[in-house]
Amino acid sequence: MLEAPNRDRRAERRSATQAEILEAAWGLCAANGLASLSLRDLGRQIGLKAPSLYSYFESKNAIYDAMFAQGCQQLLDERPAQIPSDLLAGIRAIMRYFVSFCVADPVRYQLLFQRTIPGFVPSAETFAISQNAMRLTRDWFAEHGLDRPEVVDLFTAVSSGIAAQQNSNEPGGDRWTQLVDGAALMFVRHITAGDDQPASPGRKPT
Amino acid sequence: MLEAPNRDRRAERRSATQAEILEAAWGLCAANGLASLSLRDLGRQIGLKAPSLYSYFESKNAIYDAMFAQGCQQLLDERPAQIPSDLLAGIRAIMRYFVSFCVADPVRYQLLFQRTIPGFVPSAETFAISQNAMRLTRDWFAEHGLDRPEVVDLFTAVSSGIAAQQNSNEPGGDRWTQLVDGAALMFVRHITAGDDQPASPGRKPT
DNA sequence: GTCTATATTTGGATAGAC
DNA sequence: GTCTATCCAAATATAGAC
Repeated sequence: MLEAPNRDRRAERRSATQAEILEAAWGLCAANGLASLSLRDLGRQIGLKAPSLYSYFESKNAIYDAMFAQGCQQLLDERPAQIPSDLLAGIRAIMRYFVSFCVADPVRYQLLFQRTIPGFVPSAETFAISQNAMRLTRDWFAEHGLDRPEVVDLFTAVSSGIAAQQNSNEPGGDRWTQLVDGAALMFVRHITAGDDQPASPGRKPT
Repeated sequence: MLEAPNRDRRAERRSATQAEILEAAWGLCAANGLASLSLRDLGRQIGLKAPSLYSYFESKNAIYDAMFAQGCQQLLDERPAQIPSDLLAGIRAIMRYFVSFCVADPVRYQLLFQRTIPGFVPSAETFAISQNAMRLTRDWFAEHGLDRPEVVDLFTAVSSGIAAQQNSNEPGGDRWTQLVDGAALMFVRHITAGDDQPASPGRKPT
């Protein structure tokens, strides 16, 4: 009588290999650029021939898609457990986290936020994960009475602007990341100030 | 006796063709993505075979380089003739110009500011042009007593952040670009405020 | 200057043996 | 599941005729 296995060792091994492929892919992209990933190189890294990769991913774009999903999941999983409820402290914590996440891995930043790969579009399932991450930020803002979308949009612009400048002009450095606390202060002052106060000369009385 | 031509018609024609090539290249990149430019396609656009392009540019990267130089030159040439000397109005004018420049052509933005093309690095001559553009901004800031580099860095982060978000998430739209005036106000208030005023709890008395 | 022909490399992807 | 062998397409770039 055949023993029914209580664990599916085959499935375990399979997903372990998938994870290994993705890890090697991140490494190659970090070394050669996101767009230069090739299946030949990727297979060689882990001791497989290129065609064997098709047992684990149905195409090269499926690999990018899995990487995208992994990146989004990391953004969700590694976020601070507690965000201070004080507005300034909270904004600063969120901005610090987001910027450090982005500069920790420029290739991941490029894949997730710059959308620069020729034919790649994230699948619907993957995109849903990224939407989850965005919603958490939006929810935190809403809980603090900041439900106007422009406020969140300005926040993401400032945060990703710092990260983008850092990654483009001085990857690995801190010339821009050190500006985070000041930027958070600037942002909080702005959104708590009497709106459109001195909108300057040339303002239309519309 | 041979007439010496007072104009070099040959050189004129040559640079006209070079310009035509570059214009076609911008068009193809806009259509298919910056990284997907191919010499076959490019030649076909203007009625040449691919090898003929080598009479005008010595390599594909030389074409990217010329495009890069063109983009930088446009940033210089199309800048507003007069920047208001009032701080807020001036900052707003510069930010408006920069953001509108970036979103007017996402591919140009990608080439100039994101550095995402696999093997491409701008040549020294081309890079010098881009440095000129940056210096004008730095000079304007300095003339207004803002010589601390962090101030300029924060400005470029905010400006390019708005542009980047617009181009990545809603190319052609105005969801982020409409935030420019508010962002300029935010920035000016920040740099004119008593520095590090309420740097919040957790501040070290160093 | 432009062409044809070609070298050379590389890529993603599939078929079929084992 | 992995391999070899191969397909097919595309790329940059060069050589040499015209």
